[in-house]
Amino acid sequence: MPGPKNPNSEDSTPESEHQELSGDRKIPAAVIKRLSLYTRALQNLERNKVEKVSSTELAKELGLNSAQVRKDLAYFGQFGVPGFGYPVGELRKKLKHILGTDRKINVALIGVGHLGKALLSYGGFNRQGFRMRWAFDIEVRDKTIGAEKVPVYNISELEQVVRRENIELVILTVPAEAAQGIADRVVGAGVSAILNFVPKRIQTPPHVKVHYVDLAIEMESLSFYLR
Amino acid sequence: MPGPKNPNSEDSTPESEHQELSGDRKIPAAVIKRLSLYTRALQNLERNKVEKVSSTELAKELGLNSAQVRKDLAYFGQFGVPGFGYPVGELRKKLKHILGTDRKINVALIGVGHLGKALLSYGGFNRQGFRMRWAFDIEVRDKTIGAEKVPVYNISELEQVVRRENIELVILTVPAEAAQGIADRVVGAGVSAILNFVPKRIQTPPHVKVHYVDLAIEMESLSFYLR
DNA sequence: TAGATTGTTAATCGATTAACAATC
DNA sequence: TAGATTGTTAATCGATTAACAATC
Repeated sequence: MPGPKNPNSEDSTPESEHQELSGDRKIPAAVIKRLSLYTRALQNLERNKVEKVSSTELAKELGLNSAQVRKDLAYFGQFGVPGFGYPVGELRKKLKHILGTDRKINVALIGVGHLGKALLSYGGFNRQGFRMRWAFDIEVRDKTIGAEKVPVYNISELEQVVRRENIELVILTVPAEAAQGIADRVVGAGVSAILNFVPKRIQTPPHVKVHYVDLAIEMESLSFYLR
Repeated sequence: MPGPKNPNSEDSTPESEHQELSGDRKIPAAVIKRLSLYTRALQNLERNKVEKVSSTELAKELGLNSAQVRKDLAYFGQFGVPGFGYPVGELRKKLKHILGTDRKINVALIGVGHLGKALLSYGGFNRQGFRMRWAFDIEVRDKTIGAEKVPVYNISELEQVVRRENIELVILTVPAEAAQGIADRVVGAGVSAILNFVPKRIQTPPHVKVHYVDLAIEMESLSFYLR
């Protein structure tokens, strides 16, 4: 969606260390997302004791093209064996390292409204390498949220807690009017990845990566295809 | 992501009536999503009593290119006035009609696990033209969910209720193993739009449109950009 | 009329796919 | 060796952007 002129950081060229793994080519955001899909598929295969997989098999499972699978992986190195395919466990490990999900990442959620509460009690974010253990709001109605008992802090403590707890990723579920202000504050406190559920574009410096999840848009655009 | 060979319906060429609005060109799914973005921006402008807007203004607000805005709209007709721009209220109405969100659409959620419950109690899906009033699960633990008191039906009643209540869109939050089976059943009962939160591709006939929301992938791929 | 902005065509850019020599 | 599959280049496809004549 964004182009070179896009002031927003979504899909912009990130200068992260991982970019350097295999030269200094720009790695498209779509490639990174698929890397994450490959990792999941590999985990499933591993669970089923499958030890090798070809690009064709992987592609079929995920509804992709096998050349695309090979090309995506080739951004980061040579992982396969001609004539055989890819070693499942080994590739999974390497991809997890490339994605940086072979360590725990501290996550905070900001905006404990309906959606925020829902995502907190969902709990799904605590699996697979993420620690969502901090929530913030302008008003603390409940001291903790969900079965995981995530503590809710007053937004005034934002910078302090983010720095102290080494929070690296923030989930934004604040009202649209507040989004930019909060984004500025978390970025100021050192956060460089934001998952934004707010239906509003936010401006961030180039080193910050923002992903948008827009549930309303997903629904509305589906409606177009009804009958 | 999908290409012509992709057996999955995501982004495939839909044969909906709306496609014919302005000839029989294939309308890219990305265009439909942006249409939905334009509609929202127009609603905001209307609320602020703004009566006209140019493609440049709209583009800037949404982080897009103005030519893209004009081209997207041109798929569906001529809505603008050279030298002036687009009439906000009028364009909003027309886009809502094109998207099919100028009527109420009945929505059911299937799979009342953690995520399903969270989305039900979120309630956000009940605004903007959708009526999410039915939930299904293999086991009915709670009779209703959330402040909206959405009733939970046993999955055995799926086809019957879908037909009786004219449910057109389904939100899938079932376990991965169940996804394909449930998809087959709702499609069999006449549903042609699925919002799939399950981390698993599903196969559907060409007239069915599936959108994927993959929260784990969004998080994992963000992790790549951390420092 | 002069100024602004549309609708649309042509140019550019980037991503996907096909093809195949190299390799196990 | 024969068969299979990789890594990679070249071809294709599609989407984005620039440019501008037409229009208000």
